[in-house]
Amino acid sequence: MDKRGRRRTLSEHVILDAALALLAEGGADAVTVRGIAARVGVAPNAVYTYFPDKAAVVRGLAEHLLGRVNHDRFTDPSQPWRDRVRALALELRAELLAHPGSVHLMLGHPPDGPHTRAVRETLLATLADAGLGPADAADASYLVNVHILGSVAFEVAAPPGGPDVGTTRFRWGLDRLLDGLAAHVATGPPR
Amino acid sequence: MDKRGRRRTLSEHVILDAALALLAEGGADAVTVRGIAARVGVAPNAVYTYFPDKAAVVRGLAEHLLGRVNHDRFTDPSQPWRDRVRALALELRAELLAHPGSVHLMLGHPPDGPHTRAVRETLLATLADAGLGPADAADASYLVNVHILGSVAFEVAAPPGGPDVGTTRFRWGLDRLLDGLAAHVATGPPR
DNA sequence: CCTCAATTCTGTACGGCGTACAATAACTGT
DNA sequence: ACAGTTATTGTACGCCGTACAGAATTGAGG
Repeated sequence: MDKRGRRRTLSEHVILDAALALLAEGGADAVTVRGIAARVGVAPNAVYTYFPDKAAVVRGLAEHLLGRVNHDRFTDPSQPWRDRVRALALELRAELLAHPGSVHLMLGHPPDGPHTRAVRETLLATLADAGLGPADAADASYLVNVHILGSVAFEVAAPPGGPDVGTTRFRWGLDRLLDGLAAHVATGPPR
Repeated sequence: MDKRGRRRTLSEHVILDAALALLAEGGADAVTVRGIAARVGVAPNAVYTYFPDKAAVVRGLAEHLLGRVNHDRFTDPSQPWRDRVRALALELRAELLAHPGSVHLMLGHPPDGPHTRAVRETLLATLADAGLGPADAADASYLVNVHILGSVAFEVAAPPGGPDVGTTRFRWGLDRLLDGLAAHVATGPPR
């Protein structure tokens, strides 16, 4: 393996870290190739050594965020499936909400890296534990994801009045949704 | 009222029409002030006579789209509330889906014009008919809106495999959700 | 009719964006 | 010492939103 060539001053990691910092400071619009480069003290196009284009950076950023949730906490089968889904949904929401603008990034460029898939599979497995068949579990997982991303998108776009009314609404909707899923399990697959 | 000044070659309406055409042709990224101006044969900054900035144009565009749904069709009290909510949700989804990119516009700049409010109030009234109290109806309306916008956003970002699997998933999720709402009505407000 | 104020649109310009292309600099194995 | 390899830079292009000043065109009042 050749180790020739100029010494690296950059890496995927520091680029994503800079992008994350910009996201935290100035929202989605602040995540810019030139901004990232400036923050790490490098020429703008140096970024293109590590990512083919900006969309790839953004996808990597979304992956980076998703990597922060510890899904092992939600796979404990001794806990009721409802509690596990609720906990996972709340955690994901919190993570997204902690970085305003990340939702638009994820909605604009849906990530599909290992972390993304891991989260999806955790959710899928939990719903299977609930008694849903594979097809229903897939639909249910989609439904929960839609609720999480949709809620956060709504919330950052138009922050509701009170301080925690966003959380309240999220929980309320999630509970109705889980009620519907539970009823579906009890009834069995549509006849 | 003074009617002096150069004759108008522009209007809010033709600007929004041009924006809509661009949205249909090239997605959200194609909606650009310069593109609109070029399409109507005018200098880019002429647009700023009618809108203070691009965000206002985009908000107007979202309003324009929402104005296309005829909510009177969904207020017929002889129909079951579930059917009415379903029909409204499907109609809104279809309208958004017909203009790829409109979701990101609405998610980025939430509109709040008369049409937007009208839709929201129709939905609210229908949910009140279902037997939900004012607070619950508001939460439920929020929930349904989240499901519609979230679903469409997901769908345009990552088109599912089959041709109508998007519609199927949307309906499936909506039905679980309505099940949950119906159960909440039967149970009564949380004790 | 003629002037003038009002209004719309144009000309021009600035700074910022993503990114393509060629040149350079810094390293390593021979 | 040299050649090969690679990360980074320099420069440039075409796009974007939009600010500012001025030209064009009109209706109203004398």
